[in-house]
Amino acid sequence: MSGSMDDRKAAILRAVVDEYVQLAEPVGSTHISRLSGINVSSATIRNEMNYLEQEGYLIQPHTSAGRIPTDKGYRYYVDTFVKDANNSDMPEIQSIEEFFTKAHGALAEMFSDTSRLLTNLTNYAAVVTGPDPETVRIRSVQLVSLGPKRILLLMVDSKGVVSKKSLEVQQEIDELELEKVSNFLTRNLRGSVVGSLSDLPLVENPQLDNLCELAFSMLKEFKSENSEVYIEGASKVANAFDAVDTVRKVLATLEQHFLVVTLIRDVLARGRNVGIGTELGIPPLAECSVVVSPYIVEGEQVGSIGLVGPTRMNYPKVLAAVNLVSTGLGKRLSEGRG
Amino acid sequence: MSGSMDDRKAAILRAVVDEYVQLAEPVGSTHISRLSGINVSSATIRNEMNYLEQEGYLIQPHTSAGRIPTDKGYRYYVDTFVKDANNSDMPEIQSIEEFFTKAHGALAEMFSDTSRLLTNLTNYAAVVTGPDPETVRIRSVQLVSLGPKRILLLMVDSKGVVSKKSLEVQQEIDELELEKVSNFLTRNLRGSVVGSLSDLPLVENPQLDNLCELAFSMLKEFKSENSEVYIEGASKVANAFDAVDTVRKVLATLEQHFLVVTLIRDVLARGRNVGIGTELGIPPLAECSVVVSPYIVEGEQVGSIGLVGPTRMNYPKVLAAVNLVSTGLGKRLSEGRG
DNA sequence: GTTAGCACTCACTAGAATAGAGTGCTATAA
DNA sequence: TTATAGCACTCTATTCTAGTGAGTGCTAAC
Repeated sequence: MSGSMDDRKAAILRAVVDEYVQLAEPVGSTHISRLSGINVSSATIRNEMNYLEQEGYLIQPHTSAGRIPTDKGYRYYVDTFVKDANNSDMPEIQSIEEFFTKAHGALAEMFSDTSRLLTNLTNYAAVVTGPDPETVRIRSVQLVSLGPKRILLLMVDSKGVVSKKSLEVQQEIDELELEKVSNFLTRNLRGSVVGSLSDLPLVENPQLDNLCELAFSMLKEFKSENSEVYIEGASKVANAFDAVDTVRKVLATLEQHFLVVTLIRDVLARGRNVGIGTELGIPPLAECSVVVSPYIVEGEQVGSIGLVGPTRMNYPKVLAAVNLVSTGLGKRLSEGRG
Repeated sequence: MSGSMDDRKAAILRAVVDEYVQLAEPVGSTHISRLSGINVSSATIRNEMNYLEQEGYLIQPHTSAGRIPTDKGYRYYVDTFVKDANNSDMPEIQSIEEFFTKAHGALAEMFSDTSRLLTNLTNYAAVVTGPDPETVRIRSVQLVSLGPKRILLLMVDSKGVVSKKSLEVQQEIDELELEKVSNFLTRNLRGSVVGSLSDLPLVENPQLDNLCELAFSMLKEFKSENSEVYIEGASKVANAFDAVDTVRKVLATLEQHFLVVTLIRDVLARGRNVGIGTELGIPPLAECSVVVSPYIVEGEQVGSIGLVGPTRMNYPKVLAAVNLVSTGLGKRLSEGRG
């Protein structure tokens, strides 16, 4: 029981994680000793496991059971053994590339299809977040009449995402005037970052002041609304856990899209690609891990994709999948055949 | 054991359903006999239950257990006792009305908020389908430049829903030309039903033929895409069943939005508001019932709302909730303060 | 037609015995 | 000093056996 983590201890920890992920049962010392690559007796492994348990990397469900990894154990495993994603862990690499060469359609479909791709690859719930409003610029503003005093405000941004909001005005406004205001707003706001609209540009026609101002204040609201999320494969959490109670908690959490977005941002903000169990700071997700990766379009980070599964997941494979899909999506959107 | 369904048998069937819905356990003859309203001995009830079982309205999980309703039993119950929804079954009626007076925002939000309202009222999964493309008319068509050869096609329909699709063209087209085509298409197609676009209107400028034709064919595709679905509260099916396997099947089905829309349409097409278990014709939903109601805007049916829960649900309450929410939504959209 | 009485069925529960996996410790071997 | 074989010990999971009780169907009496 030497006093620090050495290569052999790490190898044993790694083996425990690998076996537990595969078998879903506590793994014992004899099981490990029979694996190729580790050539010491089960007794020796027991000693090392004892250390690993004392240090909090492993835990025993009960006295006479094998060990399972703790969150700390998974963390060590991920940091040490899957630091750089390896595409050989993802045999479906061709089908991923094929997906992105064939993909077409509007951006929203693109995102939800990507989310579906990821959930199919991994069998866990997948998340794709749309463009972050902080990085998005206005491309066009349109006002469309919906009725006598109702107007629909449309904004198309630099990523091709359309935001809309309908609004009501005091007095009737004819199509021609709407067109004028549309053109005016488009001309003046084109290129502005949605997230940081502050000063109203000069108005040319005082008669349309009100409408212009109204539309402008509405545009500012898009800032907060704009973070779209595409979650697919939520049903798969029912496969990942056998406690129906856990399933319920996780599903309920996934339905709170805002929470999920925040979660993903937090993981990335900590400079990580993986968040494990209690690290996430969300009690209902204590048994879940999250794997995330931003995707980059034309050099700038636009959004991110993520995956939510049980802590007991195949990290090498999932990390490879998430990385492949995020770079695929980034490239695809950069080409922009959309 | 008289040979046909009489009032007493029906009353017993009703009691069995009511009690089973509440207790989630097979109900026995003694239990029923102790209920107020039925003043016969348990032996008599046993005789009647025997008949009800022979006729397929009830079933015994095993020999020495009470009875639970079959799908046929629920069907009789619904047709006979909850034919007309009664608002007294839905005490939250005020909060529903309040919701619709306060509701605001874009149509998409309106639908998803409505879906969330319904799921909160009933604790089951709620579905709201957007306007049916068959009844929707074009209000405006816009082409917006997204890049040198990429164009975004926007269509606003009579319900204020925006459909979009990006497309690629052979040669660069400047903003002025786009505006021309936009105006041309809007002028000529305004009022057309999206679901039945067939003949391309006359083109004024042969130079823009291609773009016009392309845009027109894209518009036709909106027909099939256009049925938006808003499903909320899917996580609640994890509460409704305790077999994790059932949860999995139901969730996976709910994720196939197309299937859900078809399901709702089918129930309505049969002239019903309720579809029960195997009636639905979808094996994974064999233990589910669906309660639906169309909502009507300015006199015409626009879409429908629905609810998916276990066959063992409180039909009076759920029917009341669905009806209240659908009329509320219809009224709200008719006022159209959107 | 209704009901009391009764024998019967069968899921569910508790308790006891058993088997087996896995551990920690100790003494020995390298 | 380090690794290993051996062994006693612990504790879950399984299997078995009653035993309990809810609920039924049937029959005979009202």
